[in-house]
Amino acid sequence: MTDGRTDRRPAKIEDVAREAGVSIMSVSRVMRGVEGVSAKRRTEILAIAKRLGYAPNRVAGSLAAANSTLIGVSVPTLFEAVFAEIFAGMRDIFSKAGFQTVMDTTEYQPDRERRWVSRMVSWHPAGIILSGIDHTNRARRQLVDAGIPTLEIWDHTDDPIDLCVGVDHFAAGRAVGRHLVALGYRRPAYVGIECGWDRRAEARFHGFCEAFSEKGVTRVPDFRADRRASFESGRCAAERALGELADNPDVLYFLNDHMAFGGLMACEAHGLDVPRDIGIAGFNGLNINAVLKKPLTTSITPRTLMGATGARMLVAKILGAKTERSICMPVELFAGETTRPLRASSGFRPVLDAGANKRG
Amino acid sequence: MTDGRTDRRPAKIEDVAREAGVSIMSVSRVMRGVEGVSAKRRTEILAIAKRLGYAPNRVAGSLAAANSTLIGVSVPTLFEAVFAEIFAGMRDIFSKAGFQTVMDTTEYQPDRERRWVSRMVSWHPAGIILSGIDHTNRARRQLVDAGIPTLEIWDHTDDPIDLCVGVDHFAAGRAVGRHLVALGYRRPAYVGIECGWDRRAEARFHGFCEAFSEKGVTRVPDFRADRRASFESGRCAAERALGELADNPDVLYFLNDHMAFGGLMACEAHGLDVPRDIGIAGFNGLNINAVLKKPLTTSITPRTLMGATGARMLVAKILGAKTERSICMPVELFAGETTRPLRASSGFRPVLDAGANKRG
DNA sequence: AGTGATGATGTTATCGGTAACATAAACTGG
DNA sequence: CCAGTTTATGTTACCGATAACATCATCACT
Repeated sequence: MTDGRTDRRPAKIEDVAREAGVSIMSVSRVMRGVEGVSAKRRTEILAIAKRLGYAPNRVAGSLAAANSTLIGVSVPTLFEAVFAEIFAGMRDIFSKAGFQTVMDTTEYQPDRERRWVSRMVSWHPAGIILSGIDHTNRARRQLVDAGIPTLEIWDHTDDPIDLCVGVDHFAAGRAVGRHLVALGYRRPAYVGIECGWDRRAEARFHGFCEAFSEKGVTRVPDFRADRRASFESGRCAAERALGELADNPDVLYFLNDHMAFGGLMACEAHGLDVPRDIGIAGFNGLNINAVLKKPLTTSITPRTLMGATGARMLVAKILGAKTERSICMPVELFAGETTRPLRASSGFRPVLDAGANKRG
Repeated sequence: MTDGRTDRRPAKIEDVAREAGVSIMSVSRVMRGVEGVSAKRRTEILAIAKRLGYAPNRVAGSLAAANSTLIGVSVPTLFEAVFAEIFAGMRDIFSKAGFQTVMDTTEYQPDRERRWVSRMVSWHPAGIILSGIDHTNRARRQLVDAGIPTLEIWDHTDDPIDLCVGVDHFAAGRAVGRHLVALGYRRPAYVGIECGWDRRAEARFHGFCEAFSEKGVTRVPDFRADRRASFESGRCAAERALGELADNPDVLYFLNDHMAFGGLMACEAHGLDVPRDIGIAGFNGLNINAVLKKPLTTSITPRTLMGATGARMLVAKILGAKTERSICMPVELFAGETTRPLRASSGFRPVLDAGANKRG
């Protein structure tokens, strides 16, 4: 590379301007694709910029223009495919709109989220995305004060910090509960992770309980293993559920499909036939379902669509366009083969669109 | 909040300095935790900063100090748990060292990676992480020119752009092949995704073939479905493998454990008993193995450790400390129950540490 | 040719900090 | 008690760009 420079310092706008014999403003205009430079100059400048390997310094640019193309994204974990899928949905939109995503995980710890928000805000990003609707007050206030467009995703509330798109987890859990009630189950148990780690899961559990209490089943025993929802923790907790319960449950509702699959393995290891001896239901419509002989009964959430929708809303807000403030997306109940089939006599049909029927 | 400000503009360093009756340098020092401010002043300034909700502008700070706490991370996809786990391993180290990660996915498209590098470089990040060792020349050159510490992760080479930590995929595939050879398999087939999407997987396939060619098996038929390695694509491709092959394979080597599990389901659906009628091997040591009645034969890769190690190397390099340039990590062969058990007579033991024995 | 509109180009101030140097204040020891 | 040092604080220049405004050339039209 004999480009005339002797030093290894990366080229800056001034170098390009000097080389081209123009002012730095012309270079700036060309690099940003702004009008007001003759076609001849433009090509000259572009050629020189390329030759010098000039890349505009976005840090300086952002400071001067008081704008940014950074979008901060906070997710609890990437081990749940849910968030990977939501992220995939967003990524596409953002990338097309010219934004970059700065991502980090909080491991379900509110305080970690708070500190992340703090650090993030100081980068003056164009927007911020948080998972769920439970945040520390300090994080909330900081975002509002800084005036940064904020999207809350995955959970749903009518009163978001700014924008929100998600599903109603309480209603989703209740829909599953009602479905199981309709199938005749009366001795349910819930299998999840330790309390306090996943508020959405707890909301589903409560919705689930409500459905059964409507039928007079007032207590739903719950079993918890670990902090992380995995195949393995599902198996462990399910084993405990099968061993400990005096009157055996007739159906297990799991925090998600990962745990449900682990639980399914546990049941089979116990010599139980699913769904003859016990029913199993999960959550999320994990793609493992596509290959199982007996697909899991589960709730299908629109993860990718949710990510894309949220991203569109946020971009609209950033660009000053009008957009909806809060969207509650439907959850589709999938009646798999890990719960007993519908009795022919009953007129019951699976409850679709759990989200449409809001709690409260 | 009656903090004396009437406007909604976020506080800047000048506001704090004025309010405290000191110069902005004192505030700057306090906020950065630099020495040279009396304890009394320090507490005063911190109190005022807190009251005004002052958060230093990192964009301005980075520009002035010509440093950054941003680390760019590029992964092909988040749908493979591999990258989520590598990322988790890194995240921890970076977060402790005070760096933020800017992540994006390339969908296995080199050109997308190139454009991402371009955009990223203009943020002058402290470091950059790329997945794999195959990159466009332009991306390579740009990183070298900009002098940004770069880590290549997951694949391994002795001649990295800058730093590298990964596993030897060729050797890993060969180790599996030799293991299967030792178990007496002679009619192998490979099941993966379309060529050109995952170079690491192809390297494993070639290593696998080499192992069999050592035993005179010169052709290993391969079956490919889809661009994405999923449970479902594994099932589809395996079905094709079972249906199309004139002389049926006695063992199937899958691109990863996801596909292997899908394949296992396909085999069972075909009425085949695994491992009696056919063997199955995967790659990665996915955690589904912990709950399966017959755990998959697979290769366990140290994903989290790899992420952490890579992050440490990169941090060291950024801080100017000495660090190894390239690390090849071991892959552990796991002899599961989806391949036939070892014949008692043979003195064979599973081949460990596939990575130690480098190709070429 | 004169005049206002239009488009191309340059000048100046500024974005919000930090580095390096300068200066004032406090301390130390003989 | 004063030079010599250390510690605290302030001043100035600059990081690499952009916004807003100023200037100059060009052009159409009367």
